[in-house]
Amino acid sequence: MEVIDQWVAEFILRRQHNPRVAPINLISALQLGDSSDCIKLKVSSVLRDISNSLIRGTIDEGMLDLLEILEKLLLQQHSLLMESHKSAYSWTAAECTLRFMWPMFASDGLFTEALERIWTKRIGILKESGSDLVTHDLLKWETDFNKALEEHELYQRIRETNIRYTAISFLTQLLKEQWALLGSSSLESVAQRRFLKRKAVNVEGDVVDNRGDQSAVDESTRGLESDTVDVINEQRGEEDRNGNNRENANHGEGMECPENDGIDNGNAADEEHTMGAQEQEHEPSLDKGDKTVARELKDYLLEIQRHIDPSIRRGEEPNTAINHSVDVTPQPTRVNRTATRGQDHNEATQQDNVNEKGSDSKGTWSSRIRPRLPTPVPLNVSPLKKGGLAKPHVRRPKKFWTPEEVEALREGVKEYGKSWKDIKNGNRALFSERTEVDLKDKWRNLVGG
DNA sequence: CTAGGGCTACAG
DNA sequence: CTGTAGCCCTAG
Repeated sequence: MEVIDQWVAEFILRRQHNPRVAPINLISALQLGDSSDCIKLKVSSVLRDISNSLIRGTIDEGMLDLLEILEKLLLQQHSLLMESHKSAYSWTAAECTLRFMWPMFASDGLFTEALERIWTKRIGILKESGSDLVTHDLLKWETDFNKALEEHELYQRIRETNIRYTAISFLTQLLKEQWALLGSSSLESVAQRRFLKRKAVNVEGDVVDNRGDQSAVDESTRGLESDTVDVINEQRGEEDRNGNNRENANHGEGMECPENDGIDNGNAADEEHTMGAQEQEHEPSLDKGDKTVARELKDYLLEIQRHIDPSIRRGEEPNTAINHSVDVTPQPTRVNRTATRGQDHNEATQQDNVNEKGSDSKGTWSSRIRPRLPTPVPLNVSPLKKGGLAKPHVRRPKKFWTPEEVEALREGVKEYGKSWKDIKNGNRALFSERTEVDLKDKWRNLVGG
């Protein structure tokens, strides 16, 4: 596949609003091969589809298809399946079934057909293939649903459960993590690289060598980060004004485009260090094309910037938000976010009211627990502990993550999942100065959570 | 050991 | 003042 095709496809896929192109269609039209780049593209397209679905508020069996496809792709990449992926699958499957439970009695509607179609057939196939998507949780759902056929009471309880919310949470989580793994797009990398080069030239007399003058490179990339990122943000700002419901995306949690927020901001930029630094050294092949594309990209972004009220930045946001918007879409992440900050009750309960009253948040039936929903009260160590023996405790000096480390971390997560210990052991040399906790912390801000 | 909240330094 | 990155602390 031509490089330029790939860039264009990637651009379209990563772009936030593109109502015209269904990613899956785009991908099949392009006839991608199985090279790692192509797989990445395919993954992007699936993620984009999932994201689009969420924006529309659609959680249907198409979503199950997407999750299954994603699993296959990840398998080709030899990546570990994320927990969020598995959970998203089982809760989505449950949600798909739930939607056929609107009649009061199991026998009245299409519930039995749905059971047959989703659980017996679809998931039956998964079982046969030994898919990792078949989890304990999933099986538990299966038995619950089957039991519900007989036991009216169980049927009622499931019927009134807010499965959708959990499904959305997991799907959002999955998107975040996967976008984080993908890192930044080629175009962005090119822009970064170009910027680096220019910076390097400007610096002239000074050392330009990457290794020798770490700070110079850091500086330039940093400048670039804010540069590009701001522009992107503002671009989004504009789209908002044009009548879209964004808003929550500002926080990096809107499901509509995790890659632009949580990731492209902090981490993509971060990773761009990688590409920038590495590719700068060796790879003149694309140079000419690079320059053209990079220039156009930059011009485009500047153009947008010019149209935009400088006051619109990512910092200020929520006010106009929630009003319309599709379905439940925006809420879950907000809840998560606030929950993690310790005060969540309003949000959480409000959420529950959204599409049902009876929701069984205690998970009394079948011990399934809603993930991190109503985070209990925070609180806290006794003040004694703290005040008592103020041992200053020397902090380790702050050490910024190098692009190599970030890349290695990404790879590590791909390979081992969130086993920070394994990841560290997998690359002792590189991570010699990092603890497992460091890895975990870094990943946390990579995914923007 | 991991997850998640908190703290500190720093940049805008 | 706010957001971010890195590091610390603690519960489970």
